[in-house]
Amino acid sequence: MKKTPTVYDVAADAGVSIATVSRVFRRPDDVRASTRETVLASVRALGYVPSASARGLAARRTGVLGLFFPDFDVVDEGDAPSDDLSGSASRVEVVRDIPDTGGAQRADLYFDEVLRGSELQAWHDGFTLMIGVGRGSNPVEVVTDIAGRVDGLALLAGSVPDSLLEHVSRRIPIVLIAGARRDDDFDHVMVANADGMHALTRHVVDDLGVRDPVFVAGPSATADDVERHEGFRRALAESGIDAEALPVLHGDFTRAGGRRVAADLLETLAGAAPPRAIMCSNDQTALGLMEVLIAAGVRIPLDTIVTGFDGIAESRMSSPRLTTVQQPMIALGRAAVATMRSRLEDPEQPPMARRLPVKLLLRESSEGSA
Amino acid sequence: MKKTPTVYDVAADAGVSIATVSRVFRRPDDVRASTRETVLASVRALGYVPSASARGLAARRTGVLGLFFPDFDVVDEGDAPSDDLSGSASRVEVVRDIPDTGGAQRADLYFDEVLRGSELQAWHDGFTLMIGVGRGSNPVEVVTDIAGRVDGLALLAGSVPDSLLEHVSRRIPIVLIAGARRDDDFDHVMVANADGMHALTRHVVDDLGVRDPVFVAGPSATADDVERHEGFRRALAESGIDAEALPVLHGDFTRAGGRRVAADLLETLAGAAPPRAIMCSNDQTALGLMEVLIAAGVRIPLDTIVTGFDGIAESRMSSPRLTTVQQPMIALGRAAVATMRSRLEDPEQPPMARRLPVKLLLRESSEGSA
DNA sequence: CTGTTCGATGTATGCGCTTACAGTGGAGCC
DNA sequence: GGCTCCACTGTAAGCGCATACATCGAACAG
Repeated sequence: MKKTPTVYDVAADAGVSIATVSRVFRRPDDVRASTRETVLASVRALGYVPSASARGLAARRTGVLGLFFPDFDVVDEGDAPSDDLSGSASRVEVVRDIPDTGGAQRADLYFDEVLRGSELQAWHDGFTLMIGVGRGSNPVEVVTDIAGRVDGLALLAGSVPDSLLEHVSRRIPIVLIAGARRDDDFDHVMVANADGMHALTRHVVDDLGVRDPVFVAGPSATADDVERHEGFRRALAESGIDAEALPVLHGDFTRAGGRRVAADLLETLAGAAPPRAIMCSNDQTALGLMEVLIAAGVRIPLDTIVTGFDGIAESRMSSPRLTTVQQPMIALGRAAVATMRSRLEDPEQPPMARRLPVKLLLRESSEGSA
Repeated sequence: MKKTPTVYDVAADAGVSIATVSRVFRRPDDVRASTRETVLASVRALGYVPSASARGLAARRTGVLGLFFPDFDVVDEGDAPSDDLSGSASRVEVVRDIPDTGGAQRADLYFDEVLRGSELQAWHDGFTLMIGVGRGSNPVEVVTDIAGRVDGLALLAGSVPDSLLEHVSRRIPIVLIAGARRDDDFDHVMVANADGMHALTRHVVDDLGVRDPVFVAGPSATADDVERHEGFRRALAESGIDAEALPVLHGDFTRAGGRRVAADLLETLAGAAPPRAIMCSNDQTALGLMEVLIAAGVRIPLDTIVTGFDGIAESRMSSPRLTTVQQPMIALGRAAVATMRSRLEDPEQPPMARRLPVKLLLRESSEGSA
């Protein structure tokens, strides 16, 4: 590995100017076919690979889009960093593996899906994707680092302080994922939280005839929760029910939180009949809650109907399977990238806010399986 | 968004030279504390974010490592690319979702894990990771593109033509994942395929007393399959069994391939008793095979023992759960990144080949559940 | 008080590429 | 034959930053 070849080397080898070498890659049609072949031959002979740094600097765009997610499962899995690169260990450990009780270890299915959508769209639009995961404490470094490398950045709303957003937005366009549109100038992509919960509530009230569903809220600070709760209230109002008179429980969007809510509820009931329906602000909460209720002998949906929101994979694998509102996560990723592309093409257009439709999935936790 | 600020702007604003601004970021200790504060104040005021392109060009290193995987699930999920960014669609579709028969949609759990390990290690070593997925046809463009952006690149062995490897290796160090060490000069990280299959085979032969296990091979071109088969043969030889006399079936590492193998086998048997043990070269094959055998009334492990190799998540969720050899996928990712780091630190050291130990997971597909 | 040393900062150069702009020569035309 | 036009190629000027080297003072030893 002597010296990595550059345009100059290729130009010299092919007997042309560096401009021509550059054109062969950037605008092949502007170069005569025979010249192009000569240059490409030199490229192959020398093993030339264009430097993205130099190109990015000269062209003022990198062709990379960034995606930032806060970290969730930072668990290091007890797998120590590889520092020693010592030789081969060929001892085979034998383990009698017993069935575990399950429990999703990866809470980030949501991001996996969004990422997948982003990637598909990035490929479609000719971009490369750079993903950053908020490591532990301070997202500032990570985000700034990425911001210096990309042409545009999409982040989960609320994952970084506004000041940081303002800062990096001086350099590149920012797209916020899944946050409510506030009075900022950023572009947004989000889902129809309120409409989804509204439709689900209507189903529970009108079709299933429950006139006093209990709502389990999430962290009150999140836009997602606020919007869902609003959809819930709106649906009740339409049916002439006073939502304010109904009890509201408080989870935190985690499965553990759902368990806690259920435990508290059971304690409060002290043996009385449980509510006819419990509508949770997200799936994790609903799943944790179901776990505890079922363990306590509550029959779902016979005694109590339970619903969630998100449509994560686990919601399909519980028993009974969870009725929920499915977010279009892949579409969310696609929309985020498409929005960035659009913004890059026309930086002057007014802030965009795109809201994606959701889908109501009726399953056994809210009705008979047939 | 007027003009993105540069070092010059910051330098002017802070009343220092651009060298000082640069030092504030690169070598803060070389700058007097008071000067540093002045500069940082200007940085905040202007919203300055260093350009990675310029830095990469000047410093001749980008701080990014690349990871390339061939594509597996290119399925577009019927989810069309977002071209229109039109307004909000708030109609909620309602779907009566019936339980599906499952079937893993994502065959790339393997890569997810390796990716996770790579990311952990990259973070540990202060690198950013750029992942590339071989889209459809030609990996050449993707790989060259990435190669121009990173300081080092790790790829799944066999995923791209050797000529491409030679080409890009003129620019950056290459690490091959999971391929057999050939007579090349690349660095390698891999797992103890042969040892793992050897241990598993010994278990089947010695502990379970099966003296005529059937081997289901994978694509013959892959090093993984070759090594596993070799481990199988070695174990038999040690027990004085003539491996050559035993039948070998041929899968292709996919679940569908496993189903096909099973169907063919059942047809061949024409009602006769199935083999006492079927040892597959990977999990997907074993899972597909089990599906078909079970559907045909074969009791596993009572009539036939089935084993796999890889330890993918699905192997833990089948019934019966699959006895298999677990690859240290996270560790593989870590090792790949650690190897690149090491190579970058000392480009002159001889090629490295690191082989990671595997773990034998005994589960119900090879024995009673108690 | 002068020569030395060293920490802090400025000066100047170049990293490898893109891209306006300026040739350059041949074909087509009057 | 001279002129225009066009397709192609070369010239040259940065892009924003890192860094070797020069410079400048002040602290310090003699």
